[in-house]
Amino acid sequence: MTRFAPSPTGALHVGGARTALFAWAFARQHNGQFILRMEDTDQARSSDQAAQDIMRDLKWLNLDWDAGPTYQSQRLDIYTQYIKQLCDAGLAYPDDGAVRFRMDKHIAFEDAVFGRISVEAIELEDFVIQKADGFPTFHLAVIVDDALMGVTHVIRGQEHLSNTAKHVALLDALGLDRPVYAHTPSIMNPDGSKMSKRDKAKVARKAAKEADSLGAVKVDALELERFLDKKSDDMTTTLAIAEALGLTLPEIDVADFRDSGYLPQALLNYLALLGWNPGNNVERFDMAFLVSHFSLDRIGKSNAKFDRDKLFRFNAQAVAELPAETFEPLLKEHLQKHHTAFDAICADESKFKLFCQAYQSRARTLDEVATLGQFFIAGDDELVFNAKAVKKNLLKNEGEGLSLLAAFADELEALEPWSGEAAHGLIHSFCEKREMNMGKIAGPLRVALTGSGVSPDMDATLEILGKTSTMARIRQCLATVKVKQAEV
RNA sequence: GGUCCCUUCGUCUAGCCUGGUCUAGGACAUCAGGUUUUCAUCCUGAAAACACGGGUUCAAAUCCCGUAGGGAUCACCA
Repeated sequence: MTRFAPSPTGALHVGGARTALFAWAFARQHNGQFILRMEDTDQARSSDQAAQDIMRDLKWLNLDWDAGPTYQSQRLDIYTQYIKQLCDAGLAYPDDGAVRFRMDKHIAFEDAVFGRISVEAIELEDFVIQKADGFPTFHLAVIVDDALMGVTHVIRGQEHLSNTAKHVALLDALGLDRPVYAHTPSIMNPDGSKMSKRDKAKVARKAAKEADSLGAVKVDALELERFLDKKSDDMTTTLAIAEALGLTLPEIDVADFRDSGYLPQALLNYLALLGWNPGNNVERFDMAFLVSHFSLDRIGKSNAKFDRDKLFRFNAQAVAELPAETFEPLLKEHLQKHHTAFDAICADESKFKLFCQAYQSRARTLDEVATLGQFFIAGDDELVFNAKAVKKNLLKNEGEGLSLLAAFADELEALEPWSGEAAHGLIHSFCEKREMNMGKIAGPLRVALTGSGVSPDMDATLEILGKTSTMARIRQCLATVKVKQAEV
């Protein structure tokens, strides 16, 4: 029996997700139960919205729980009983409305990851187990719940390693069994700082301070000032600044990765590998593999830096491995949610199919498709021709590319019916006649249609773009570049 | 600062427990080449690490001690 016990004070971030993943995998491996518990004993900071969001994200990751969610705020009477028991036994005492537990023993415990940990009693002061508002503290609630719910293995973040001495002392005082503890190392930023939701605020603050004007930021001036003075890391302010300045915030929360077009299986695979590995050089695996191979003693002891490049790679491969019939609806959903400018392409079934084929191996995330495919949805007269690409593909060798493009345009104009296949045939024969390779015409064409030297395969590009747009762009290009050529 | 913990390529790590098979393996990133109508994919190859100093031993990445660096915690937050 394992559990994931987040405090619903914010979104589920990757560190929490990894903890949940390990606890989930361990339970599944042993045919045990994985339970979800909301540790909402902080009345001021907990919110139902956060609890809902955490569950939504766990579901997205396919980390299904067998019991819960239970809310600690609804179990107050239970904690009160145990607190009373400790007081009656003289092991705890009132202090200014709160209740403190006496820490007077040397504590040692075994951690499944870190080994034997021992702490001298003098290092720990008597600590609060019940706050003045009547709520138990985390320390009391967590051990009571774990014991009562039958949790056998507590898998949680390393920041709790030092707290564990307190937990063990409480457990012993109440005569409750100790679970097996396994603490996972932290996930850090590349610069070594701890990866946290505050990183978003940091980025926003830095950008805001460098910005010329903050007039566009729709936030109360006083709050904005507090934010800039580092007196607040408010998320609403962070988001408002990001929006006003067109800022891209670092992905920290599971939801951020979803919105950026990462696949849950890739994120999970990467997260699992951050601090754990099967020991046989296998890195790409699915959750079935993790469930069968997972073990606590293969969790590393040192903190790990979150490597976005590697995650990118994992995600790119996960995207590429998707069957087309899975990728298509997934991409469509993402574009419809985040990039409505692609609605027209999404609506045309056959074009969208080609579009998907074109980008499945090219985009590392679903979101990148929108960036890479931007030229498809640009207005025919809005293309900006990249000077370098124009020079290389059109102007070089006394405008060879330009003349070829003009000649090819005439043949293309006559192409009927319009299709990628037909266009491919045309390109082929056009090149054969001139005894040249296909790059000679594909290059100039590419510049005319995209403004740059990069596009998916020419035939797919032509079909998705359609005859009208294609011809309009070629004409536009010929006209624009000829002017430029005359100037030179 | 006290206490607890950690330290292998730039990064994630295998190896460490049970010293020799480690001229330290894999992955991401980087660089070079190949395939390709561009890009991406794909394929091949290269460069790249045992934090430092002592000790134990015939032999140390592996065991012991110390130093340095990093992290966590020391809340009526979890």
